[in-house]
Amino acid sequence: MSKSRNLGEFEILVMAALIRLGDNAYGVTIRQEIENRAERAVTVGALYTTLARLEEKDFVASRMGEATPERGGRAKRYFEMTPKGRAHFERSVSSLGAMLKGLRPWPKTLRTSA
Amino acid sequence: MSKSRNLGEFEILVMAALIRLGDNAYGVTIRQEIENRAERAVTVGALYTTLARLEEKDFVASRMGEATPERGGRAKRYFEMTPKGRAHFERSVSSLGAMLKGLRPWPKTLRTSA
DNA sequence: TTATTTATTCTACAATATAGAATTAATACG
DNA sequence: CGTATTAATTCTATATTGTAGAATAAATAA
Repeated sequence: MSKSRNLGEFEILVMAALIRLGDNAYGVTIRQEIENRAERAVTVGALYTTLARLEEKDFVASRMGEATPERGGRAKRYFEMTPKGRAHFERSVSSLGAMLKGLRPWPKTLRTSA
Repeated sequence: MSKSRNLGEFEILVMAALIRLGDNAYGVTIRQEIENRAERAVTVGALYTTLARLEEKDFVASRMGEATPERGGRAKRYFEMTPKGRAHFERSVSSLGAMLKGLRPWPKTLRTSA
């Protein structure tokens, strides 16, 4: 049992993707979500390694998808955040938000909402 | 010359502190700014190590402060972001912002502005 | 049983994060 | 001058996170 630390930058992106994807979050969709939204390259190794570590820390949980996906290919492993994971996620995001709040000049894409 | 990667989570907090502090950014004030705003512990070693790495990457620049600080103690080393550092900072923050934008439920402290 | 498709797992190495003791440098004062 | 006090930085070591891409696995189709 390792000491609980803050989430890393990539871990935050992955956790955010889990929330966005809901019950459709598995390796391929998580990767697409981050590449498309964050406009940032994500290698498969980086993603699965990070997901495995988050699961070890009990920040996410996974379940294997149903068989017979109608078109070949290995079964999907779906991921979701645990309550513990969400608590850490919100703490990390709060810290970032507090430090970034009100900074100008600022890229428009950063503003989270009205 | 190492390959340019994304900023780490702590690096982002430090860079944000630099912007917030303007020309009064040095070790002690940077540390206070992060501890107070982000509500997150920061050890001196962690901070200076990170600042040194950011400087190696030419993301920040430093200069020694004037002598005679009127009340003893070693000279301060002031830090500021370089244009290169700012570009990387904005890219990292954009990625985070894009992934976090619109997520609910959300801690109130995250909303950056109106 | 072989090919095709889809997805995950494995292995290794690089960079960032973290801690706190040690050190340095300036002023104050007998 | 020499020593104490104060303020700040530097040093050293280890743990965790980030990154890559080849290898493997598992399902369907022919």
